[in-house]
Amino acid sequence: MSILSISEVSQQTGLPPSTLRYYEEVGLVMPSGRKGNRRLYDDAVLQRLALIRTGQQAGFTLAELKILLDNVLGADAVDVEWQDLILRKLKEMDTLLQNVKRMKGLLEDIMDCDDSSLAECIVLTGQKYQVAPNTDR
Amino acid sequence: MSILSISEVSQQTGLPPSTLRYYEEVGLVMPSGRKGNRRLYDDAVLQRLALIRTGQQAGFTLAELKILLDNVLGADAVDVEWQDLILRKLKEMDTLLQNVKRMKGLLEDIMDCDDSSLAECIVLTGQKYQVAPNTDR
DNA sequence: CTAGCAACTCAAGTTCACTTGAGAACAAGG
DNA sequence: CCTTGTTCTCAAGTGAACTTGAGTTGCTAG
Repeated sequence: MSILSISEVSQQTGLPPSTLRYYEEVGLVMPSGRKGNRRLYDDAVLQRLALIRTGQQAGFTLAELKILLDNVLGADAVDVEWQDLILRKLKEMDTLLQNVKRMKGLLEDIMDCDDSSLAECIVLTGQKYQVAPNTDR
Repeated sequence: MSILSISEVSQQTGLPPSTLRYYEEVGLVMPSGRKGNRRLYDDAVLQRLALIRTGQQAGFTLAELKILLDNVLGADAVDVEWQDLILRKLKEMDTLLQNVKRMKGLLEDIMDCDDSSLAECIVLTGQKYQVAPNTDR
């Protein structure tokens, strides 16, 4: 378990120091201590930051990730928002999964269009995706 | 092929009129005409808006969707950004798919935690997701 | 000790995707 | 014609997630 400066964390995660300070400001990621006024991070922070990135890309807000992480990794006070959040997010992940697959399919179909007859192919491909509108939300 | 007022489109899509006007402003969705100064939409706009919603949730920006739609559905000038965009987005869809699956798995594991031993279970579940940090991006 | 460089704080600015509000302009029914 | 309701424009505001910049502090090497 080694200890890292802000620039080391920055290097290993690809996140700029400003982002790390910002995450601290919103309570997502805390340095394990300070030397003078400089932040020192426990290397466990790397895992936490990895999960944050994954979650964020999957459509979690930073506020949601904070709740998640405070409960899963902190495991002190399991609060009430907790259950609701998990269930809501599970549903979201399912529709997101479907939508991502849909878009991936669309892109793949487009890629399969023959360069010679691109115009027509694209028109056809486009029509294939004229799905009914989502009424939810 | 019927013609719709802005409030009808709003009702059928769940998008507020302000959003429809905004989409027009950024060139994403145009009314097919006007009666006086009031927008009239061809009902094909519903499909277009459905695709926009799907794409947006899949992580496309409105600017990207504009390029996509201008080329796929418009099919006049297939521009250069086009190929790059498609390829880049295909990759993004793949990593997004993985990340969404990861988060879904995490949430499911958490749901499976027995209420009695919630604390320990959560700790274990948390540990399971201590994956190596993403170095890309 | 002192120069230099990394890190710090705090306020303000940025981008994306919209929303809100004020005031004007129709369109249709009575 | 008048009222009511919808829609219009245009400018400004919002929230999320950061970034930028100015000015300050403080390890560390020579």
